Amino acid sequence: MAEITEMNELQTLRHSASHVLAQAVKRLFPDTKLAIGPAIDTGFYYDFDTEHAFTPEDLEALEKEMKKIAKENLKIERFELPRAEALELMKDEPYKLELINELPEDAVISFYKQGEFTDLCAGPHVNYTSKIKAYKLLSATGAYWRGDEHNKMLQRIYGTAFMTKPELEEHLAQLEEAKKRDHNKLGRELELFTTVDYIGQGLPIMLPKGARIIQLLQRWVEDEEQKRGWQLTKTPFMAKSDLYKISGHWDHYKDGMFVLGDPENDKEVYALRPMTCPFQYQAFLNRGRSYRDLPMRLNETSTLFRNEASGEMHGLIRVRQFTISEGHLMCTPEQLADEFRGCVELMKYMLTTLGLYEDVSYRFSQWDPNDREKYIGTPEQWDEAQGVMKEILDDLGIDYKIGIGEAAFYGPKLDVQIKNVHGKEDTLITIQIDQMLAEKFGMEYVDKDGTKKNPYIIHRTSIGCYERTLALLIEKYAGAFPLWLAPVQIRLLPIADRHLDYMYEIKKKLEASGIIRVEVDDRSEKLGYKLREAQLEKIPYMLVAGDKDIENNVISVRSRKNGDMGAMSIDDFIKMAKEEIDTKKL
RNA sequence: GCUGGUGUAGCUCAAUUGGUAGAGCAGCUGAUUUGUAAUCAGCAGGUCGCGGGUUCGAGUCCCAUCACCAGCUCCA
Repeated sequence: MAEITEMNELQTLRHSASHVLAQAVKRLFPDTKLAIGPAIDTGFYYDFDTEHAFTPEDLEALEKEMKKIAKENLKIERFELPRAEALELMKDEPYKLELINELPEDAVISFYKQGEFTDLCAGPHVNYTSKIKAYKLLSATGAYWRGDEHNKMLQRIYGTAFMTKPELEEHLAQLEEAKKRDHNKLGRELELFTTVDYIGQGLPIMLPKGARIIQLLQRWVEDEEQKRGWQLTKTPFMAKSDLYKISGHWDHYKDGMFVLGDPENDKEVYALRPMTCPFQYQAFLNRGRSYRDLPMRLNETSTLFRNEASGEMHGLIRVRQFTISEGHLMCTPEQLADEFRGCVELMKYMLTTLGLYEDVSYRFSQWDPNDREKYIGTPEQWDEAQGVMKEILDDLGIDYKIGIGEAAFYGPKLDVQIKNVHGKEDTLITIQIDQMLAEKFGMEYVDKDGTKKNPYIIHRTSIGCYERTLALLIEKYAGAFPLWLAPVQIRLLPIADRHLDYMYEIKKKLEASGIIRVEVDDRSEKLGYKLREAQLEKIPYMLVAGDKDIENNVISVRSRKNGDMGAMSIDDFIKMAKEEIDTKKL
């Protein structure tokens, strides 16, 4: 209870801080019209309509003005007005008028007033502006009125506020720390990937170390899927528009596709694939199917192309070409629940092994019945698919939140969500139920009773797309990957040149044992044994050898995790390391 | 796509009011042989994101464009 009260107090304080910000904006930029200014998880924001775009200098000036308002110690008072008077009071604030007009007939219309500033607001608020003392304005950016891109873009100012200054300082320090883990910076520094301006947006180059990690993940995923009864397919990266017309992509997803050719004039137009579904279905359609063929589990390490809008790309998290562990599972209605559970278990196993499972949350993504344009199928079909999925999710005891309008155009999804270092949430993994595309593609099986039926299809990924998963792994481990994934597992450091030969021998022994991502530092004497911190921190093991070690036929082991582990024989080290690799220890 | 910001050596950053690009680290060469963040000396490294324009003269001003970053919208 105490925690909840504390949270509410903080939310109240932040909400009040947004009002103080709005008051400061009104003082310095009187022509500004007010939109809304709520508290959020990490602070608060306020949206303003003004021709003036706020600069970093403006933010400083506004902070000063906020300080002044706090000093004035204005009393924050609530009052209520009948609708007509409320509209009169807000007659110069078009956004507030819009909000008032949308309130239900019997709604109480309340305002909060502090000094010369009054805002339409349900509250609650702190009682005096002097309570707002630990705050910081963080950024100014654009945001659409009511989050709709068809509306006017307003100027949003983000800030944060805390009860005390030390708490604020700590939060700001955390933000700085988070930036150091940012995969987009760290991944480039560690030479995992890079981008090139003349290749284009959202088309990263995986450098040897990054490619290595993805290769390791991919081999692991494909093997694990095979163990669980999935069969690998390899299907084309592109197809004629005919295919996408059957699947519905041409009507519902064309803006997101790279189309090769001119649909107006060319006889035949191709498009790069944005999803694998319609390709992989052809494996099912290859011949007639009976219930004996089901469940049919098809997986593919599938490279996809999506023509994302230019402002959407972000490091490895949002790209235009990516490779996903994609799969489609055809089954009977009776098999659906068990097969869905199998997909969930595979996903859980993957994320648990990677250490990411503790960071994810579930979203049950449903269609938006008010936005029929976006979806194929009838309301009855959607009700059925979502009903089936809900039953399965509840039966599995999955704790989800519902996302209206987040479904795929052909069916509902269980999305596994994760936040990046900036707190922004993305879908890492998705498992979907689809009963519409089977019909569109004429996918049928002969059941026991001799009748033809459409199978249920589960679309799923097991580890997500490799680029995005790598991004989250970089941030999770701050670039210090577990031994089994580390692009450089072991670095060998001779004390002096005369110890180099010994090191190359050690390297051969390691390689013979299957530990192959090993580097000999043949310049350690030039570096004066002083290696960059980045190397020391990111590489799981450093093996050092000098005269004494060679004499005793041992190596001195320094572990990233356990520090100095003393001297041991190379065989003992190999045994220890292999155990760590084989168990995929985190 | 929209709002704002940023592009100078591999990295971090300099360059007066427009006057022809500089430092540290990294790299290379040599010396040093030292148990883990900084040994010494020397060398090399840049069409100042790309393209126009203004000007006697542009890294500095203007236009356009590409990329990167934060946010909005969209999405795996």
